Amino acid sequence: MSSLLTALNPEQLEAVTLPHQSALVLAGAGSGKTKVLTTRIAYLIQSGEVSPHGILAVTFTNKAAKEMLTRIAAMLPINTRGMWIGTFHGLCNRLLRAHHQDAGLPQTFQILDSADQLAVIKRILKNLGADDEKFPPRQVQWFINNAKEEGLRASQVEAYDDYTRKMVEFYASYEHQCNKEGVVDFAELLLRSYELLMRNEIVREHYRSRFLHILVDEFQDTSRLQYKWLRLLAGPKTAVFAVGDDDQSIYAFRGANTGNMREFEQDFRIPRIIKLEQNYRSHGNILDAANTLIRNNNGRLGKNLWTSEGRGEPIRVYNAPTDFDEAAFIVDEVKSLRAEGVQLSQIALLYRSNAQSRVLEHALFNASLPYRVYGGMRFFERQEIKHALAYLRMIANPEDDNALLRIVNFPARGIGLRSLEQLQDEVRQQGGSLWEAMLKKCRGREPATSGLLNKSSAGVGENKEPDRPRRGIEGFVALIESMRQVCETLPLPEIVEHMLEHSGLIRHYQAEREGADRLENLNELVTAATAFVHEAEDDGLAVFLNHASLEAGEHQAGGGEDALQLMTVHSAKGLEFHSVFLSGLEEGLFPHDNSRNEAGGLEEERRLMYVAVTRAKRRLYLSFAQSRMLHGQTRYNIPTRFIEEIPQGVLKWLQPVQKTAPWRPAPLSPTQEVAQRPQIREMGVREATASPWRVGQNVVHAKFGAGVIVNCEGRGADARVEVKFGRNGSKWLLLEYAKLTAL
DNA sequence: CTAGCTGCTGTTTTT
DNA sequence: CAGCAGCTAG
Repeated sequence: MSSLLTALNPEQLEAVTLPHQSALVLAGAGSGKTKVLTTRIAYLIQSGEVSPHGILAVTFTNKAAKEMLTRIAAMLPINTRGMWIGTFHGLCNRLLRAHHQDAGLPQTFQILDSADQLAVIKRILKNLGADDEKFPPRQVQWFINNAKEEGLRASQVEAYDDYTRKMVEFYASYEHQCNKEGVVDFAELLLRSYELLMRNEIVREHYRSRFLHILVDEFQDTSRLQYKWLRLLAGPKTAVFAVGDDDQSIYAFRGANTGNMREFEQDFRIPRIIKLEQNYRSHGNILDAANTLIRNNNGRLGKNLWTSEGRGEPIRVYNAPTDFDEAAFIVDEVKSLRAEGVQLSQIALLYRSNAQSRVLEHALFNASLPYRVYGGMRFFERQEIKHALAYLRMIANPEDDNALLRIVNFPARGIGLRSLEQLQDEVRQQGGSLWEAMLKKCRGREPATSGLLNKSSAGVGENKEPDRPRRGIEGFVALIESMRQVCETLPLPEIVEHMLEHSGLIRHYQAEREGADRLENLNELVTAATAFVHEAEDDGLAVFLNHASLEAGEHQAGGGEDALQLMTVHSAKGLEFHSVFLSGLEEGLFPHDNSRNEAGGLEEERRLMYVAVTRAKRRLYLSFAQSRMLHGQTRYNIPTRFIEEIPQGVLKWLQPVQKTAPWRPAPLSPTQEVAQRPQIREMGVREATASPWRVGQNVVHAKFGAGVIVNCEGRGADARVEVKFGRNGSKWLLLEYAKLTAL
């Protein structure tokens, strides 16, 4: 027992050994938060306070859940399977699956990821003949998810205007469609299980008396609905142990509500917040930067990280002319770090948005540096995998219209829009699923078909000639029916193999020029299925499909090699690295332009920056580029304000700002310039080539601060430039009066 | 019905 | 610079 506790500092020890009561732990970055959580669980079990059965722990990512399980397993010789440890979504899934009848769901209900959800919505909008100018599918999706997050069903949303009424109509229709198909989206997982607990006293009391301890990781990221879910699940005898850090709340955009921490304090009568402020991760300079930066935010619970380590190295700042140069710089530095003996896997390249990884990847590839990109297009989100999963879904449940539509004509088998519209009309009039309509059609018109199909499906096991793909609706129906029949008795990996072979997916991608990667991914799917069978307790097809929706990002090929880690700042949360490169630190990118309009947007961006900075243990690089290719055109940006918010004493500018910068040729060609601002024509451009005031030039204005020239016009006394300032937007300035300084 | 083209648009972060 | 919707020629 004591061995568990020896390595803890006084605050950690207090948190871990707290008696049976609810508690709120404010745990700064790198303060041993996961250690406290896992040690607490181990301590509770080892002291006999509770059995593994009585513990529920909830995290935000699958990665974190896995990490927690691994650490607990290392501390205690127990079977972790009985413990409920997972993400909110994962646990809700588990709950709904166990009580699917009470929740009004089919046993094999499937989960829609956001792309699937969008597809369903698009379909519905089309069906209802909605004006997609006025009602973009994405907005409808947003509306629905928001309503669910508020705990509202379509019938409960109050609509006082036509627009909202229309939205509610779509929502109702969407609800209906999902129920019919037996599918649930992410928000539905939460809402459904919330409603289940709310309405079903027996279920609720069962879990309330079962879970004596509920532990919540990243509590600052819980949404309103998640919090209500927790409050419902916690019985009078349940101790809720919440660990969070308001400064690391970076998911407000999807409903996270820091206010939950305050509310929790009151609802659960927390006498005193335990603060963990000693940081075991980073050196002093890095912590200084983080502390000073985050002090610019208001309404914090308040916390200051400190370390017993020294100041360490300064934070390196690099000012690159272009994104391309920035990437080259990073590659050089990575190489010398490697030469110093730093493992590549201990180096992270972080960026604000996924699109930024391209330049970096390009440079790394050319330098033959192995790297691994997290996030972005995930394995289970790739189109070939989605196609394959759709076939599997049809095998599990052919009523799944969404899956059917995805693959009914992929690979192409001669089922066009016309026949599909016919079917959909039929469904609209007579109800039922597309699949049923198809069956009716085949059976009704050509009773002979089903006889034929039975014969051919009997021969499937023989693997004769790789059967020629049958075309038309009959062919499709025969294919799915034969797959369903054959797969009834097969183990999961063989189901996948059989499906890949007979669906024609393999054949299709073999014929495609760029299909090699896709084939490899499809093979990888078989591997994933095999791995799943070994790990999961229930290895049925339906459960595997759920796993695929919920853990879209977990499965990444090529994990073993020592490689650089590329990811967004969001996905870096909770991780740490010897060295961190933070690139693209430009106004507009980080803080992102879109956060300007949102309430609290800037503060969330700052917290994001805080998270990024605190990932570094020893060395931190901050870099920005004066010009960057984005969405197909060159953009000019000034450095992020966040760099100014860091004490300059801890920074070391690697390429000091040059007063006499060597002039680069203006990246905009005259034709582009004309296309953008036809009224100024050659004039501005010619002028620009002759004077130091040219597009892309960084300048400082006495009143408006730092900016960058984005346009030139006129000459002599009339010469004007358009300057984009970070905080004050863009302004046209007369060069004669505006005292600009070139940087 | 299919494939291939054009032209348009939308762009943050994720379970 | 995507990815996608819509159109057109086979």
